[in-house]
Amino acid sequence: MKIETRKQEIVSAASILFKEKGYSAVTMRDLAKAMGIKAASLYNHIQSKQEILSTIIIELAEEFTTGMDKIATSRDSAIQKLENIIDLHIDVTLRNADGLASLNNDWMHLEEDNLQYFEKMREEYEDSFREIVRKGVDEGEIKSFNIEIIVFSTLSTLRTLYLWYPKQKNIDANILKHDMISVLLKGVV
Amino acid sequence: MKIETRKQEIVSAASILFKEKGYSAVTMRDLAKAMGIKAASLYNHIQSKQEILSTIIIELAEEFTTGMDKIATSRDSAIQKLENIIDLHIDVTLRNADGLASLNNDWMHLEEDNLQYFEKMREEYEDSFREIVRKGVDEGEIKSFNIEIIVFSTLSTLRTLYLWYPKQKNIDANILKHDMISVLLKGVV
DNA sequence: GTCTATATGTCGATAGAC
DNA sequence: GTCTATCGACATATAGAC
Repeated sequence: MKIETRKQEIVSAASILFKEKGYSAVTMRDLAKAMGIKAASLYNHIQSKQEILSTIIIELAEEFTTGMDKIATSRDSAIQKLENIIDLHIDVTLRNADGLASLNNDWMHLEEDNLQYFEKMREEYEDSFREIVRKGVDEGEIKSFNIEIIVFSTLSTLRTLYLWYPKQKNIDANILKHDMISVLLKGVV
Repeated sequence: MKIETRKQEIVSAASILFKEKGYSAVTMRDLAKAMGIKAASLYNHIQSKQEILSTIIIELAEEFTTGMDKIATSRDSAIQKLENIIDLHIDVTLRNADGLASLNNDWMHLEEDNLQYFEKMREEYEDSFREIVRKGVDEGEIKSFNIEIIVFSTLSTLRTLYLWYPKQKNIDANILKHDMISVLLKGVV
């Protein structure tokens, strides 16, 4: 039973609307209507529409950055690290599938500092991912397919989980993790 | 050396802008500027902003529908059919990567008839894909992982090719096809 | 914390001259 | 085929009452 501040309620409602129509197509009147209040009232809790977007995206991006740092700096094998990355994406998706829509599709509407900050985090995330695969290939753990293709195909699937998982009614998180690891990794190992 | 009508030029320019910012965030003034004319002049060639979007999306969706129909009704094995689907996505991506951004991210801004038509085509496409995998599993060609996960992970990768391929400077289309088939299918076969 | 009223700007689209 | 001028609707955001 989580107690949300009014701002958190707004951000949650906005995440759902942004997922359905995208940031630009959602108006403050749409959002207010979803909250059962008038648009002007939103501004007692948030400073701007832009602040809602950056709250959603930056928080999620930092979550991925923190998670990847832990995984990348561990002494695990490359395969174990890839399994941990899959775990990370599934965990975040279970917790905030709606917000991930904005992270994936509306990041370009961030402004100035937040946009740069986001792009830096995304780049470093992909670099860490690539480095894990490269090392795995070097040490013979992973088949030497084109590294970029392995990184791309794995990441594109993990990034799209937010669209797919909510539609799967009866699938246990642990079974999902297990099957996901099988499908994504058994091809390259 | 392809000769484009003025409408085709507008649709091409719009595809690029829609890919960068999404349909809702691109204004007719943005589009006109990219064409080197004034916004009002666009309306001598197109009826509305909405018409541009539906031209982009419906054409691509019909291409996928036609391609999938040929693949699904052939006498090929399940594996051969999956390889043909990968081919189809790569071919379309090479020809119109920009338009695929709208297909993937802006379809919900289609109106009425076109929205229903699109959703019907997408549903049938996914059903055909699922049926091919199901039959492959039944006949022992494909490992019996969760069918939904196989369909989802494969399709999410193929649908994201439009983002990734243009960034790969020196990759031959045939090599891409070969590696893509390896990475996507060797895990499930 | 929510409201009404409104400021200020931009949107898609049209009319009519050249 | 492109332009200038403009319309009416709607966008984000603010001011100030309750």
